[in-house]
Amino acid sequence: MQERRVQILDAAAALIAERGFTSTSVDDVIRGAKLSGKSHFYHYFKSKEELGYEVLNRQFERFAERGLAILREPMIDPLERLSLFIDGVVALQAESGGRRGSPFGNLAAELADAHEGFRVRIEAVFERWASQIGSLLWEARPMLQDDVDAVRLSRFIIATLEGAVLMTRVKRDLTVLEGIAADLKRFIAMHVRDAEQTERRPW
Amino acid sequence: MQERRVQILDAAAALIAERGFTSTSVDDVIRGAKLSGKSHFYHYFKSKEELGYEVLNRQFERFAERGLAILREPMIDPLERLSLFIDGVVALQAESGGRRGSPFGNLAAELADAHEGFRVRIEAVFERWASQIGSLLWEARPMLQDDVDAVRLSRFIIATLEGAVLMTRVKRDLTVLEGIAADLKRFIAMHVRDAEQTERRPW
DNA sequence: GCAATGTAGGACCGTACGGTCCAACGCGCA
DNA sequence: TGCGCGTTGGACCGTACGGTCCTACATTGC
Repeated sequence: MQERRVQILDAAAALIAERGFTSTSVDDVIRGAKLSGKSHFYHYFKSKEELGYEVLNRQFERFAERGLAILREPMIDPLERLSLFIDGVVALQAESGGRRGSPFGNLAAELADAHEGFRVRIEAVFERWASQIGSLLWEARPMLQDDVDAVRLSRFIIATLEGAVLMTRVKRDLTVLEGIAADLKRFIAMHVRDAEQTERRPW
Repeated sequence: MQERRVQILDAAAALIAERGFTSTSVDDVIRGAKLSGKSHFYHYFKSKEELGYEVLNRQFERFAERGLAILREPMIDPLERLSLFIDGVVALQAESGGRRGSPFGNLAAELADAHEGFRVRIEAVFERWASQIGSLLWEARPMLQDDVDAVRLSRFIIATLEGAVLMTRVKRDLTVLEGIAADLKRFIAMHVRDAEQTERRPW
């Protein structure tokens, strides 16, 4: 019953990550999920659009579990967690050999202008992501300079990571992402107190 | 003669920037360029794909003239030029009200995985862009710290800008881009000699 | 005057898309 | 045995796509 839904969602997620939403046809999903026919698919989802929304939600939940979770580890120093999180993004990208980009960034670029329904949902995803980093930064504020704007820094981190993943995908070269991730850490380090000392230390 | 080609290319560029390459049909382009019929279009371009390649090239040439040109102004201090360039990217994005993203980033996200022909051309675009910034950085090396890696810093700048434009498009909020652009300048300032003094100065 | 070239208009083709409809099947339940 | 119902297979629909082909007309240069 629900099993089949999950099967469809997984197949769709893989296809959408690979070729985008528009270029993934319902028939492709049906083949990928080994369904019998179209009515079988439409028995579980009322439209392709709705499938896309659910896939996006599931992708974020997976990302929240696998990537974002480290941000909340209570036993690790907050800034250390942030560094580990960035490493995690690099590792996640390495899994696909630098080919697949961020599922959110991909959908954003593809559909932000064309499809308002997706746009608001993707916006919500980035919002939740940013608020996770934001609250970590808030937690780390004793270690940060007084004038650090947590919201703004969160956005910078996300934008840079998304951009880096995109560049990596275009160049098919993971070292691009690794370099940018390292620089991003240095930028974050720039915001901790006593920047003169910590700036160049590999925290 | 060539006039019509230009007409078609302009119409196609506008449509592709707005809805992406895949979602722009040849018929849309024909309507946009006010052509009589399909054969008229195929008289000038042998395929939609080839049209896409030419549009991409033209977009980069326009960007080289309007955006990248400032990087080569000989009468301005190199780092000042870089700052002006970043302002230019923000201004360019402001023209479309933060809606349209980077034409390269959009195509990259849409086609990098699916279409190798586009991927290599987009890669070349970013390569040329990066080399422009790289040579500016090389020119500015007396003012920079010794260990600055020009190639790497160029990539960071481009990735961050592309990511910022994408986020801006998703959020429909130009202030996102403005904030990230300002932070990016601070990151660059971090690489100039005597960073303690210049770091927080709005150069 | 004639040929070549660009402009125009439209019929047409095969394919693929998202989505609908319906007939047949399997299975628990009485 | 017969009934109800969720599941399955697939034919089908209207539309749109990229692309081809053919005809006709206007312009230009020889």
